[in-house]
Amino acid sequence: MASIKDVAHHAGVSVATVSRVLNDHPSVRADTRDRVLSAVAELGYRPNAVARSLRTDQTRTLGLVISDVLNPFFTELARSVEDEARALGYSVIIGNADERPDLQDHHVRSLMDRRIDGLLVSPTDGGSPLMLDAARSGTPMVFVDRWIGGVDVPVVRTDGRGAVRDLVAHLHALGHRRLAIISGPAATTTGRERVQAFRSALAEFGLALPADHIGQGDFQADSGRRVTARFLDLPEPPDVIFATDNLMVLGAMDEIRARGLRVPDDVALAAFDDVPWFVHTDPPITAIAQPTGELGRAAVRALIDLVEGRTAESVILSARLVTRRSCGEPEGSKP
Amino acid sequence: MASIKDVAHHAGVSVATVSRVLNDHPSVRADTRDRVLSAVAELGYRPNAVARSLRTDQTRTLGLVISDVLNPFFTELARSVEDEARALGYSVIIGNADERPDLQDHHVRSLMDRRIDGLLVSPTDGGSPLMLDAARSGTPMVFVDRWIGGVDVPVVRTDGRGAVRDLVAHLHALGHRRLAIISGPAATTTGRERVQAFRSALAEFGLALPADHIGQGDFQADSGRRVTARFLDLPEPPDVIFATDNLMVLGAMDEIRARGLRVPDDVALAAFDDVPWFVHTDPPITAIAQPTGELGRAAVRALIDLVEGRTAESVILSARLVTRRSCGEPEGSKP
DNA sequence: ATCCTCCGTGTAATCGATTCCACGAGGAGG
DNA sequence: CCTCCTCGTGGAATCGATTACACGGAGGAT
Repeated sequence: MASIKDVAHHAGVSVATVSRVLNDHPSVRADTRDRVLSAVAELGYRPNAVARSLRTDQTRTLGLVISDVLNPFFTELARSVEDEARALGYSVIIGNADERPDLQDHHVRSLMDRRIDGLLVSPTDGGSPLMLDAARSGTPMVFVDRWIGGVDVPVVRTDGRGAVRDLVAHLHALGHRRLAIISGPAATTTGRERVQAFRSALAEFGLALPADHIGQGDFQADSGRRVTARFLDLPEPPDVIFATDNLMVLGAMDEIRARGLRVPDDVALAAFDDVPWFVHTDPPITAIAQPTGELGRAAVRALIDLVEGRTAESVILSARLVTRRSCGEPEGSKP
Repeated sequence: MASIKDVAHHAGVSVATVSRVLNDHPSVRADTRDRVLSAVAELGYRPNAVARSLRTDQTRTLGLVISDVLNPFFTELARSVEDEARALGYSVIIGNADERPDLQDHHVRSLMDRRIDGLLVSPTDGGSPLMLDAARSGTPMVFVDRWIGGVDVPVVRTDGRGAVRDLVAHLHALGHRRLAIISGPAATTTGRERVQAFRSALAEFGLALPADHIGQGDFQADSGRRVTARFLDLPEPPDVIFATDNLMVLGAMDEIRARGLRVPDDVALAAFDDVPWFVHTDPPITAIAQPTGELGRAAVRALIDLVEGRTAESVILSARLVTRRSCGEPEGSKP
């Protein structure tokens, strides 16, 4: 692979001059520039990003650590992050933590070893020492979707309270009174927050959220199934199950079906996070949709602000309810 | 951020010695090693991967260029690739081409600029000059799932012919005779290959595949809908539509529904690629499942063989039919 | 004509690691 | 006691870029 020296030699100039034309520094004579450029073309030269990064101490690369690549919410997020970053001249390296704190740490470490310019994280847990260190050590960092308290890191996230309230209103209007929730891990902010929003919305309608109507899941389909089984075994099972992510609702659906029960006739179902194929399930699933693309783009902009020495603010977007047939009522929007 | 010099100074040794203990070179006295190690711990030192890569001319990083991150098949592939690579001590950088040749080139270029050790590609098109150059210039490279002809690059892929034949047999047994297919872009090998497999399976059953029963899609849901619309407008519409990927089948389903038709009673549906939520659609979709995880892992192993100077063989795995209810018949396997 | 300025370019230091080579100390062998 | 080898370590070159500084020549001002 040709290096800058080869180009310099080929063009009969010094490496400094080559570097100057490559970074279009003004003080290069036009004909010199042309000679260099044609040498570049002839040799198919491409600057070595590794060497350049070492020298300039910047990689023009962002790290993104997400909790689960298989979750469509995160892949949509990753996609929008990459799009926006590319538009702004940055690359992104994705690390998939698979909801495992140890893997999350592995990726954070490996990204920092690579000297990425900034880190976008959707933390799996409450914050490992490593993550806290990274945050405090001045690495530009922004949290997306989930976050960790006690550190001064901007957060770009969705406030689901309004939409959760709309959901509860919708369910209440449909006559449902015994509502249950499958929460995420207590260590995640979104896990706690969604339960809280649900509880206060219920309170608004004079409904309680008894302890046995809160099931602890882990954002994976299997846990949705397990929690649902427990709900259905209750002497008086709930008539609605609200899963706080798009994977757990699938597990819930499985379990309900496996028992020969029907959605929504026997148990209604709703989920946090809307994904394209909720339209195609039987029945289509009512969900709370986050503005995922905007979330990713805003996070990238905030992070790049930090990277380039500006300041960044937290951003809070809001979610909205998408009504389908999994909670009953034929009048709902088209499938 | 502490550098090797700081560590050396702190431990009272030279940088050469620090480097030796870090790469556990044998000739370092035990107490020296301890002193260095504690300096490392005390400073929280981590070697700069950029500098190391520049010197050693290897990044221990693999590039993966996939056609579409939003397609669950590719995200599962990406996940298994990352898992296997990590297990073997490599990182992976994913580039999403979004089925766009220009974006694909962008990523290939950017990955090569970063001097990744090897490239895993699932080509979007027939092979841009850049891709061909890369392949020929000696960059270790392996194709996954799709490939490009005319270059000497190992291919790790699935042979779907057996499964397609099983599918056709299944459909034939169910009494279907007018079968249609939604193909992928002609530029992709999987696009062409799947149509071919379908046609020869049909021939085996004495069935023809008329030109108006082959629709050209682009592996995106919308194209599935458009092609299906054309099929249904035919004077004698097909009674089965086989979509060659998991996104287009959704589009097909939408269009069928929008016309008030039912699956499988009016039109049966099947797809190439099985994804977790095919179980949850209405009705569950019969699909041809690729051993996606094994595909990714085999590809990584082949690539690393190349990277580390060994030779690599192409790998062909086989797909299998997963029967559900979208083609009719209640006797089918459990959902 | 002389001096100063500015322009275009080259030389060399630098980033943070790895690694070849040299060197001094100490032990073994004669 | 001298020589030679081995062991542990340090010095310095190197990877491929960027960039501060120096320098020669041309042109303008006086």
